[in-house]
Parts: sequence; structure tokens; C-alpha cells
Amino acid sequence: MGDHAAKAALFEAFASVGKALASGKRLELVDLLAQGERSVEALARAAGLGLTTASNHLQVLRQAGLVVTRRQGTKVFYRLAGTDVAALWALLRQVGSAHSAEVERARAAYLGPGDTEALTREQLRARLAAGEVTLIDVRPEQEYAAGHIPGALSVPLDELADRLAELPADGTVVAYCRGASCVLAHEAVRALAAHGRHAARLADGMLEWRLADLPVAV
Amino acid sequence: MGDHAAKAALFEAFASVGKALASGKRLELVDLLAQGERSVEALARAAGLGLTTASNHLQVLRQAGLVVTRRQGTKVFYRLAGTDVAALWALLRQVGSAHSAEVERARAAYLGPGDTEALTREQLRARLAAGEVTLIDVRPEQEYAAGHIPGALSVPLDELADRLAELPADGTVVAYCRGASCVLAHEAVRALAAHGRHAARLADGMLEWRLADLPVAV
DNA sequence: GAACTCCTCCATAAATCCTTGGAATAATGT
DNA sequence: ACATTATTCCAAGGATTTATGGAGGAGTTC
Repeated sequence: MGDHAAKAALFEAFASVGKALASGKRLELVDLLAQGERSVEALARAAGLGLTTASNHLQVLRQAGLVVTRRQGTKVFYRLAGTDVAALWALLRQVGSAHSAEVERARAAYLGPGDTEALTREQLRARLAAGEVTLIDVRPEQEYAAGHIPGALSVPLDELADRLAELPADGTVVAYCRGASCVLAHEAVRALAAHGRHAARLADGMLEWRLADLPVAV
Repeated sequence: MGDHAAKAALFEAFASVGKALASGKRLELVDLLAQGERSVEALARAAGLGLTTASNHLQVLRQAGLVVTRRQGTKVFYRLAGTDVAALWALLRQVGSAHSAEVERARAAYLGPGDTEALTREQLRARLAAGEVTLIDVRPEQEYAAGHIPGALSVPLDELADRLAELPADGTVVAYCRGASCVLAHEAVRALAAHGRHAARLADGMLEWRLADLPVAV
């Protein structure tokens, strides 16, 4: 009947999923994995973690069922266990942004002043279809290769300053990156504006684009 | 620029939302709050927690922005900070059920054999509209009062055995409760079947009904 | 099979979290 | 003012989690 122990066990099982989301380091890993699969070493480097530390965190994520692995040669590639995991990460972020003052403060401090022009996905699609904008993907090239918005040009943020010549001088350039809390597009817009270009950014990023089931090019 | 400390701070801020979801006890509180607001004492009693323990957990949830409070006289009522929080809880459960073997095991152990007939929301609406079924809400009366499916009769599980006379002997009775991992409807169906009634349950429950923006009676 | 790469497992110390009782606070009633 | 009810704050122990080195396993190359 009202089996107390069984109920507690079920909620503890759900909590182990919550626990997986209870560390900033692990969330960084999830955020990276939402862009595509990666090896342990690549994840550790990208997240600035020690190898064993990264491996430990990945075990926690795996135990909770959020990620799965694939072995290729000596390397082990991790990826998210499903679209629903990406959706969970996106929703966690949204809830935090909507209700936590602490998140809002940290968001503003990291992303910078919210004065850059932002386009919704729908606006971007319309302006892309009309040929009114040049779209650039400012994530690292590897992430572009794992899937990007059709029509986007890969211009990693590092290379942006050197590759301004490739972008039309008079049109609007729209930058996008990983997702709603990714800093790359913000910085790209500021850099472009500093060079006198008219620039805007996609309000969120590739994560939300995929979740909206919009077409993805590879 | 690539301000490492600011990025870490933002992800830690998101993680504090994750931490709020990292305890089975807190998830029980969230599950209760998804049914409607309650006082601290009522929550502690319903979740089987010490008063100070419950208050502590509620502080964690509040700090993360998942719940908000309202004072009325000497009592403090807690409620979820928004629909998105309920959605987050529902999605966390779904992800756990989909990918974690541990969750599946605990779910089966708590909810019992999955042999009871389940209806989707759409099926239920159609059969209700056609007058083919009697719908009963087997949650505690207080939760029914805070909002229920239109046309449902309040028959808390405790009272079900004594109130069989109120239910048609030859029709189908459909029971529902809090949500997808709530045991009440499962037990109600088993109890009804044991008394020779034809019974089924709504596959999920009130939480998902609200999230689907279906009409709610009060 | 020896050397090598990549990753996981284990042990440990530091940090953090959970639970619990008792004191403090806030609103209400006498 | 004082007592009462409902909740939060504080402190302390015990349990859990985290970061990090070093040992061990799996797969590849020679």
C-alpha cells in the first residue's frame, strides 16, 4: 500500500538525476555535449578540468542516465542520452533565469550589457530567406561541423577579427553560438560593432534551434 | 572576454537550481506543491519530515527560486514559482524514466505491476464527452479543492472502499491522481478491480493535465 | 608481447550537505 | 504585556561529495 520506503526510493532515484545537474562543472560538460559528442580528453580541455575530475563527473552523468558512451579505438566518446536531456538543460536554464536573482546577476556579469540587438528564430529564418542578412556561426569549428544552421558560415570567434573581409561591409551580420547562455555571439556582435559593422545575434542558439526541430546542416 | 570566473559563476548559479532538485525529500515537496499551495506544517506532515527539516528544504527551494511564499496570519504558504517549475519537475521525471535503469526499477517497485489499463488525456476527454466513463479524483480532498479535472468526483483513496455504492456498478470508472509517478490511481484501479468493477486510470495526472493547458475546475 | 595512449577505478583529504534540537522571530489572541 | 501558534535561524554531529594523484584496464602500434 502506501509503501513509504518504495516511494522514498523512487524519489531518491529521481534525485540522482537532479544530483547530476547539481554541479556547475557537470553543467558545463552537458552544455558542451549538447553541441555534439566528444572524447573525455576533449571535454576536460574544453571545460578546464583535470582528466580524472572530468572522468569522475562524466561517470556521475552516466549513472544518472543523462549521457551515453561509444568507444572508438582507445578513445571514449560521450554524448547526451537523448533530446529530452538537452530539453531538460534548456528548461533548467530558463527556470533559473526566470526566477533566480543569483542567476540573473551572474548572467549579466558574464554576458555583458544586454544592449545588443537580438533576433528570434522566426525573425532570423525570415530574414535569411529574404537574403537580408549574413549568418555566421562563431562556435569552434568542430561544433559547426557537428551541425549548424543551414546557410551559416563558420567564423569562430577567435578568427573573427582576421576574417572581417569575408563579411559584407554594408549588410547586417547575424551571429549565433551554443545557446541562450553562451557568450560567443554577444562578443562577436560587440566586436563587429567596434569595426563599424551592423551586427545582431540570434537570441538563443544552436541548442534551442535543434530543440525546435528546425533544419540542421552538416 | 572569456572571463573564466564569470562563466563558472553563471554555471554555479544554474547548478544551485540543480542542487535544489538533488534531494528526494525536496522533490517530494515539489511534487506536493505542484498540486497547490500549502503551509510548512502541512508540507512537513504530508512528506513525513520534521518541521525544521522541511523548513530547511523549503529555504533551499526558495533560494533557488523554485518556490515563493505568502504569509497569511501566522502561517506561511509555499507554492511553486511558476508553471515552468512544474514543467521542469515533469521533464526531470520523464528523463529519469526514459534513461535511468535505477528509476525504472524504483518505479516498478513503487507503482506495482504495469498491468492496469491506462488512458491518455485525449482518450479520457473523448470518453468523458461521450458520457462513457465515471471519472474519480483519488487525491486527498484538499488537492481536489485546489483544482481538478472538470466532471471528476472527489473520492480520496482512503474512502474508496466505503463509497463504492456511489459508483455505477456496470460502467467504467477512471481514476487519476497527482501525476505520472503517483501511486494513488494505480491502487484505486486495483481496489476497484478487486471489487469486480471495470476500472482504468489516466496515464499521468493532474500535473500534466495543467501543463497541457486543459481546463481545470475549482 | 612491449610500449603507448586514453580512460577508469581507488584512496584520501578538504569541502559541503543533511538532520536534529533549541533559541529567536512574527503575527495573533487574552 | 503575556501567552500561543507557526516558522525561521543557528549550531553541531554525521554523512556525502569533490578534487586530485597514482594504479590498473582496454585497445592500438610496432
